[in-house]
Amino acid sequence: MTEITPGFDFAVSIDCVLFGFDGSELKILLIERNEEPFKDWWALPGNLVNKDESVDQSAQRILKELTGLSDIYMEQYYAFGEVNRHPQGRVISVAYYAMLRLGGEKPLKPLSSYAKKAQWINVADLPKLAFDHQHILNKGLEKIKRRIKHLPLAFELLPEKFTLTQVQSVYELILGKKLDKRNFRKKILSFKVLKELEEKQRGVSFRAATLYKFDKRKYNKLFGKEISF
Amino acid sequence: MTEITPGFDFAVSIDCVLFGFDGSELKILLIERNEEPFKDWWALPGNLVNKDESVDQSAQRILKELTGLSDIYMEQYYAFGEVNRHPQGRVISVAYYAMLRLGGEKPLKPLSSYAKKAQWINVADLPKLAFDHQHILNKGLEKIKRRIKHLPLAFELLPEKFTLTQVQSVYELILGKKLDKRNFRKKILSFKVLKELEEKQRGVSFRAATLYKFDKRKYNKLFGKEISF
DNA sequence: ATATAACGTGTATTTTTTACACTAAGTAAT
DNA sequence: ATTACTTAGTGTAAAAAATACACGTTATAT
Repeated sequence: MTEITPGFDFAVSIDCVLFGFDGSELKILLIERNEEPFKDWWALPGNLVNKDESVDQSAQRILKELTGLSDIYMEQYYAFGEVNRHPQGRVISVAYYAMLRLGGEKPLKPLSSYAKKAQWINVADLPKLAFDHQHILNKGLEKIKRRIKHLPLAFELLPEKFTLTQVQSVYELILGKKLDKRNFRKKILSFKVLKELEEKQRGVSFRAATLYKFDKRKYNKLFGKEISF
Repeated sequence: MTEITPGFDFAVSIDCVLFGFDGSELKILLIERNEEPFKDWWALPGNLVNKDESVDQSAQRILKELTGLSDIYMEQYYAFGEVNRHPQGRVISVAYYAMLRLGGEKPLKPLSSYAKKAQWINVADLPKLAFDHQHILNKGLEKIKRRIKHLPLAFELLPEKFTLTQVQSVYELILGKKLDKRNFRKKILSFKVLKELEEKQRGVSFRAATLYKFDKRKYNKLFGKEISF
């Protein structure tokens, strides 16, 4: 495969679908473009892969450039390769998703010049997107729906300490449906990857819930086994 | 994302992991390379994506060029993008898998010049592969293991009419373990995608088994629901 | 007729999933 | 301090699914 000479005229880009959870809403990071094509449109954060970096490395770099975050677990989920997906040339885009906890503290840091701003936007309330980004995003959503059913991914969206009700909210938001509280707790606790803390929520109106921590050691053992929600 | 000018110096290739089942063994289609690099090595069939075709179209074209087959369900499963995966330039490879029934009749048709020959080789008995193809193949195998647990894909490997024992063999080969005959039959029949025929096997020593057909209509309805083996 | 080898079938047990509703605890207001 | 309010937290019974397990049946070959 791969004769040399011809064919070396494609570009490869990364697009990131960054899911964020602020404690109540599921959000996605979008940028507002400052350049043609699609100037002033919202788009997924992404950029071209450099010649001297792997696509995985590139995804990490781009994530960092756009959010200041590093060491986030990102997973590649699909390569988009329609002929006319980019109006200025043949660009294959490799899509990654990541899940992030959002806190007030998180500053949306260094925006490359091609973006006017970056913003976390509620999935329930998305604008029209540039390129085929709506399609890329839809496929990312499908993907995490499938994955969250089998692996307890939700914890990447949650703060270090969280309540079971918060975990359930994440599941309900991603799966798009209500779950039974007692059954959900039975199930999620049965995996034994949550450690109950002595601590309770503070500063809430009404009864404070017990806080839990995610036990990464046990989680890693679980990996490989598939589970169902 | 994607400034123009720089970056348009990548190539994109397709590599296909074609699983085949001849009634008893699980095989993979390999070619023997006739060109540098890796001249005389075995490799996955693949080729460069053309400028005027999508990666999906390209995968179909390449499959056809190498096997003469068309209208095969192929699924993209990963993009491989390490910097030095190809010694002659920066090539991103998008991998697809497909599952094919093998019969004596199947001629391994038109081999492009870059291949000395193409051959179905037992998965249990693979040679050393060119490039990162062993890695690509491993990931493909993992993928179908996971998928076959959730969807009755196995039928793509089987002839039009088949016995339940053959279906079970396919599952056992892919999953790499023995399954209980009665439980397997209970499960596979419970999906109601198999139609029992009046017909029995012919030309076998010993008792002939009942033949079944795959009901594609019902299968398509099932799609979307996930199931477990 | 007999031996052979694969076919085809059932049940009991355990595990998992589902459905379903109330009391307890803490906060806020009066 | 009483009351009203809101969320936390818990158990059980029924149904469904998964598992473990063994033998009589049938077509073929000799």
